[in-house]
This record gives sequence, structure tokens and C-alpha cells, in this order.
Amino acid sequence: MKAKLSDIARLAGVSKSTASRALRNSSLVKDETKKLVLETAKMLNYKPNSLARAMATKRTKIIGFLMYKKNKPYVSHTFFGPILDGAIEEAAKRDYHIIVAATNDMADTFNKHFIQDSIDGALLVSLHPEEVIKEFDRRGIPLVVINNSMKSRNNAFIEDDNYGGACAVMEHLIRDRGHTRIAHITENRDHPSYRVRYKAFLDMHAKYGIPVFDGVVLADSAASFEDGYNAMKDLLLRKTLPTAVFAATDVLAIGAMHAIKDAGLRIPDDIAIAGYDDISAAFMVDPPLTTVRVDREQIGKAAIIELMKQIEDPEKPSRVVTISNELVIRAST
Amino acid sequence: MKAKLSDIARLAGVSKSTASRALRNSSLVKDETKKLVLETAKMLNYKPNSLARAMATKRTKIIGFLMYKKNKPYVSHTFFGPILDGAIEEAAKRDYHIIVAATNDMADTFNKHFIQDSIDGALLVSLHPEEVIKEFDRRGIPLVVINNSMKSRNNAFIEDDNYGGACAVMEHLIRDRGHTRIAHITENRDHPSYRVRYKAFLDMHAKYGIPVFDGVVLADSAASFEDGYNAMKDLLLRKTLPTAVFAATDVLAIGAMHAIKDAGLRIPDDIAIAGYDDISAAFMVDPPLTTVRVDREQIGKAAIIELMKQIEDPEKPSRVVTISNELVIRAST
DNA sequence: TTGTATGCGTTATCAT
DNA sequence: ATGATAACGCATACAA
Repeated sequence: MKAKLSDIARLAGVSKSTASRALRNSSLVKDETKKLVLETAKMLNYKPNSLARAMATKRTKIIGFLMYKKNKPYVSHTFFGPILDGAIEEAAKRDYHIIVAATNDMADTFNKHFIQDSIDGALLVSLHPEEVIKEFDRRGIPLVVINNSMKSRNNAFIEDDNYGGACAVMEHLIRDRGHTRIAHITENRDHPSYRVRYKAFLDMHAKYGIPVFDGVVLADSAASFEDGYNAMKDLLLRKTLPTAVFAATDVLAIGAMHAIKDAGLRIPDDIAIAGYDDISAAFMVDPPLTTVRVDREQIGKAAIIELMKQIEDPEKPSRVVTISNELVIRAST
Repeated sequence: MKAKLSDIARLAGVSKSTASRALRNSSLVKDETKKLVLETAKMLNYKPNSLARAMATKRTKIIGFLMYKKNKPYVSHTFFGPILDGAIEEAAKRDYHIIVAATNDMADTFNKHFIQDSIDGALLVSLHPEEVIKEFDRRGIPLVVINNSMKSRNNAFIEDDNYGGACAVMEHLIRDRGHTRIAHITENRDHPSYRVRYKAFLDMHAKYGIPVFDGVVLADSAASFEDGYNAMKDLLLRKTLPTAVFAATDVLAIGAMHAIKDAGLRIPDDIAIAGYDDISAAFMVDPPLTTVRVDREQIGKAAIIELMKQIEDPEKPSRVVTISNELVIRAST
């Protein structure tokens, strides 16, 4: 039988309240009594029941990791997995647990029974609609929103420096490598991250006084390997070919690499190519891909740190944390 | 203010007990009363408090996804992520939630407060030591163990068909492609999965009457890209070269591919190569890699299904579920 | 410094 | 078919 507080109290000859206080090291308890209670607890291998404690304190020490997504991949998504890893690690340090859930429906999000009333806070990844964020706000649930441009009052926002990363790629292509005809393969530009990368693409042309090459290709919103392949095939039909390609994601870039090779062209001699994300495949392809490393684990850690601040002081104003990126130059450029 | 059961009861003019029963559609409640209660509940947007319910029923509807790992990657591991995805999806169908945790310490595993007493069951992935499994058993916590050869009384075990998958690779190399000098690059063979793949490697030689080529190379237990690269470099120093390589994982295989190319040899003309796992990079490398596709999501789903059976009937005997694999032939062989 | 009594929001037991 | 009350295991306001 599992020992409970009343067992400890009885054996130690004190009241439940005293036992409870002693176990949480309250200064109200005499050292001697404290010691006695602690020893008794250890003897019985006592562990407080977390449900009961949560009931009494209104704190579960659970946080929700919520992905707004209809289909898989959920955590095996190249972006979300490492974020969750960082969050798990950082949360564990504070004795917090993480519940993972995926929904793509607002009502559903809040009907999930444990999210309903049993999380101390939430991490929102992927593009949750604004109403969801508002609803968390309304319910007073501490919230950290990751890579989403929407702001609201009492949340923290974590984002990586998309603009800076994309600028670094462009400056590398233009300044270090001297390219002047640069194509851009991107996903649906409605997504804030891709929109920002695209803006950097344009801005760097302006900064260096280079006319924008007529080679911006939109892949399907899936942004799959095939999308990258097909986009590049299109580009290769142009009268004037680009000398470099900046793809908005590594997957698109790698698809494009295959198209370039299939056309009998060499990378980077004929066409250089750079991606974005530094997925694990990036250094496994041939040639290894120049890309922007986004420290996703750091995003997850920062998110937990900010969430903890919110939980401790819900009145604190909203904060934006930007995680810096790193240009990783490999043989593809 | 959130409505609670007593609010519903008061407004509907019934007792808490009746309200509680009506909400759970008990046959003890008159239809008329039931309707009244339900309407009141809907009006107040009532949602039962899951903590209180869990307290009373001794069921949290939470299951633990436990990884026995000291360091990251946790869920971003190519193997664990998709398993978790499958588990999330399957659990959601049943209104179950998943808490993810990583530990590499037995005491720690059971001290995590929410695992302690607030999960209805657990999924164990990666190599948890036998004592951990025993301890779950002792505590009577329903358990499903994934890809671990250890058996115990009342658990289910899910594993993919490592032996069958590895045999398929070998038969492809031997029978379809006529190779007779096949090297094997593997990880630490103490790991059950790798041991089984190695056994298949040997068995298929026996089956086809081929002497085993002197080219079994053990990578470091990290089984990284570099390990694969270095293992292949070693192989390339031999007097007699293999005509094919079976690597125990795709990552090792891809590392080896780079070594082969660096040596100026062609794949598959000079040396063919096959991997195992079908990681996302497998079809992105050049040439695309022949490998064994392990349906990891299916493993996660099957694990939840088996766990639910255990939760519903803890007396049910242990079961072993084997998920079949698929040989994916690409241009590397 | 310690103890008593009450609350947290349900479900379960036992009456009626 | 319904209601009163206990129980779940802990924390805390109040009393002593």
C-alpha cells in the first residue's frame, strides 16, 4: 500500500498539517519535528500524490505542448521535434511535465479534457489562429507562442531570426561568391517565416544594388522534395539561368539539387545552392548543403523559461525573444 | 467563473449525484431529468474538472511515453519521433493524453511526480533496463515495451521485424544482384535490433552457401555519419574489396556512401550499398538509398492499442506484436 | 510552533 | 429514480 500523508503524520505523532509543512520545508516547523517527519517519510518511501496536490494547489506542474496541425508529422516534423526536445529538457529541470497534443480545431483544443483545466501553461507551435491565442488569454492560461507573428497582451513570443538568417545567406551569395542572378524557391509566402525570408531576399538585392532576377518560384504549400525538384526544373527552362539558388527550406533545396544534377549541371560550379533550417540531411547530401542553422532546441528551452516567468508572475508584460541563427557554409555554394 | 457540478445541480434542481449520473448517461436517471441536466450543463458550458474526476476514479486518462536516454535527441530521434506521432494520434481517438519524459535513471523514472501515481499506463521506448520493467510490473502499471527483447508477465511488446527486414536486404543483394562479397557495417551488436540484423546477415550467407566476407566493421555506439564514413574507409583499405555493403542503419550507410565516392568509386557500379530504417534523408541522397522501411508510426499506434487492452483488462496475458517491414529498393543497389 | 477544520470537484456508497 | 454523505489525498485559513 502506498503511504499517504496521514500515515506519516500518525507514525510521526504529529498532525497532517505539520507533516505537510515539514515535507515542504516550511519555516513554521521546529527543526526537530521536521527531521522526525522527514525520516518517517523516507522510511515509508512517501511520495505525495500529485493529483491531490494539484487539486489543492491549483497547480498541476504540467504544461501543454500544442501543435495546430491536421496531419502528421507532429513531433517528427523537423522543426517541432527539436523544439520539444529542448522543452522537455528545460521543463524536467523544474519538475514540470509536458503533455503533447495536436489539433487543428479551436473547440477541440479546449475540449481536450486535460488542457481544459489541468495545465499550468502552454506552448503553442505552428500556426494557431488568433482566436486560439485570444481564448488562452481570456482563460488566463500562461502562454508562449513560437514562431508566430501574432502578438497579444500577456504572452511571450519566441522566434528565430528569420530575417537575419536569410540576409546572411544572401550576403554570402552576393558578397562572398559574387552572384548576381539569384533565384528564390519558396513555400507559400503567407507563412510569416517564409514571407520574412522572401523580404530579406529582396532587401539584399536592394542593398547591393542588384536587380532582382526573374526567378522566384512558389512551391506547393507542402514544400516537399518533389516541389523543390519541380521548381528547379521550371527554372532550368528559362532562357537565362540563375547562377545561384536560395531555397527557403533545406528540403526544397535538396529537391532542387537533384534537378540540377539531373540536368547535367555541377553544384556549385554551374549553379550554387543554399537552403534554410540545417536539417540532418543537409550535411549528408552531395555536395553538403550551405544553409542556416536554426537552434530549435534553444527555441524550446527559451519557451519554457519564458513560460515559467509567466506562470510565476502572470501580470508581467508580453515579451519577445529572438533566437539567433548561424550561417553554415558548405560545399554547395 | 467556471461552472462546476454543484452549479448544474442547483440550477437543474437536482442533487449532485443525479447531475453526475445524468452527465455520464447513467441508465439510473429518468430521461426527462437527464435532458434537463444536459441542457443546463450545455447552457453553462460545463466541463468536468479532470483532476477531480481523476481523484475520484483513479484514472487520469494520461499515459506516459518514457524514453530511457541520457542525452538528446529525445523525440527528434529518427526512431522515436514517428512512434510518438503514431501514439499521439491513436491516443487522441480515445481521449487519452500523452506525457513525454526522458530519464536514464531508474529512481528518477519513478520519482517524476506525475509518473509516480498519475498515469494509467506507460509506453517504454529505447533500452530501459529490466529492473524498470519489473518495477512497473510490481506497481501494477499497464505497460507496453517497444523494441526491447525483454519479456515479463503482464506487458505487451511491440517490435518491428528486424530479422525479416535484414533478410530481405541480404536476399536482394545476393539473389537479385548476385553479390558474393558483402560487408556489414553495424553498431554495437549488444543492442538487440542490431544483433538480430547481424544474425540475418550471417544466416543468409549460410542459406545461399556463400562464405562470409571478412568485412564486418563495428562502428562506435554513436553510429553517426562519421562512424559510417570511417568504417567504410577502413573497408576500402582491404586487399579485396566488397562489392556490396549492408549497413545496419541509414546514417551509417550514408556516411559510407561518402567514403565510397571520395575514393572515386561509383555506387552501385563499383560498390552497392543498402541501409536500414528509411530515414527521410534516404531518398534525398545521391544515389537514393536502398533500405528497409520501418513503419514507426504503426509501432506507436499498435503500442497504444495494446496498452488500452492492458488498461481495460490488466489480467490479460502478455502479448507480442510484430510490425512488418518493407524493403525499398532504390538506385544504390 | 502545532493542531483543527475546511476546501478542492468529482465519483461511489448507502439510504430512501 | 434520487439524495445525502463519504471518500480521494493534500494544502491552508484560522484557532490555539
